[in-house]
Amino acid sequence: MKIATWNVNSLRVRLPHVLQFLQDEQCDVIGLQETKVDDDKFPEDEIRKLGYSCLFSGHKAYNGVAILTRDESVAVSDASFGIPGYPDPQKRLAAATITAQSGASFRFVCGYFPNGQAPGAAKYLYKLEWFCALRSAIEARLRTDPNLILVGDMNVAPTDEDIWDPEGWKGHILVSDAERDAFNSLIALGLTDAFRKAPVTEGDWSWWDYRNNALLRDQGARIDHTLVSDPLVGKIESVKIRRAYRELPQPSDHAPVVLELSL
DNA sequence: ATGACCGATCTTATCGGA
Repeated sequence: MKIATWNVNSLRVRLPHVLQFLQDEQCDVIGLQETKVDDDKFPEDEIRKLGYSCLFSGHKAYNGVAILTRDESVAVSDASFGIPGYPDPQKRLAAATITAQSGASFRFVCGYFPNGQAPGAAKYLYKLEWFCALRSAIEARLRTDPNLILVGDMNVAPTDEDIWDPEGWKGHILVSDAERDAFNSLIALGLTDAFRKAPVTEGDWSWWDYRNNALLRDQGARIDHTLVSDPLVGKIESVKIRRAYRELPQPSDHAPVVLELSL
């Protein structure tokens, strides 16, 4: 089972890259973030032609998430959007139950976590509140779906190992104590950062700023994550950050992250 | 650094991103 997460920063602009990714990687399930497209303009036809079904929840300009599933390898049921019990006009969460041909199934949750702007800002408080609401929802879901995979652009570099200049970034968004505490409160539900447990990994950072030649200087952060619940930890085979997609012309500022599980 | 780069819009300026 191959699962990917990718903040595409506008699906319409990045569609050629996404189609290339679908053909080259043959993932079974892909979570996309920052689609920035209204549902009635979602480029479903192009994606369907490659054998993928689409679930999406978006609006123009900001946010937006989608789940693409490979028709010949997985079945999809019980799709839902948004955090249960947390009304939010921003489209940041999509989920579905995925069943493999083997019969194995898991709840797949794709999130575009708030950026937060700066510690103390209103958007930062929203980020922490959003984390808290998500934690409650995941906690409840794990009771009925012990097999759960949460992926997405979480906008947190969990440790100093996950940012190119931890000293320079100290106190900044992505690395502040409150954000890391919020991330760890999710982990404490019984989730594991697959990148840190995988026997095989590729890459270090999943995001490089467009500015300042950050990619060339390899000034990045690992903020796009694949978290798996306890029963799935032993099935992690690899987590690979596909930097090559960040190196294409007119790229997203994020690279796709691919998790392989023996499912 | 009131900076950079990129995408989107109520587009030729501004906002949000991270």
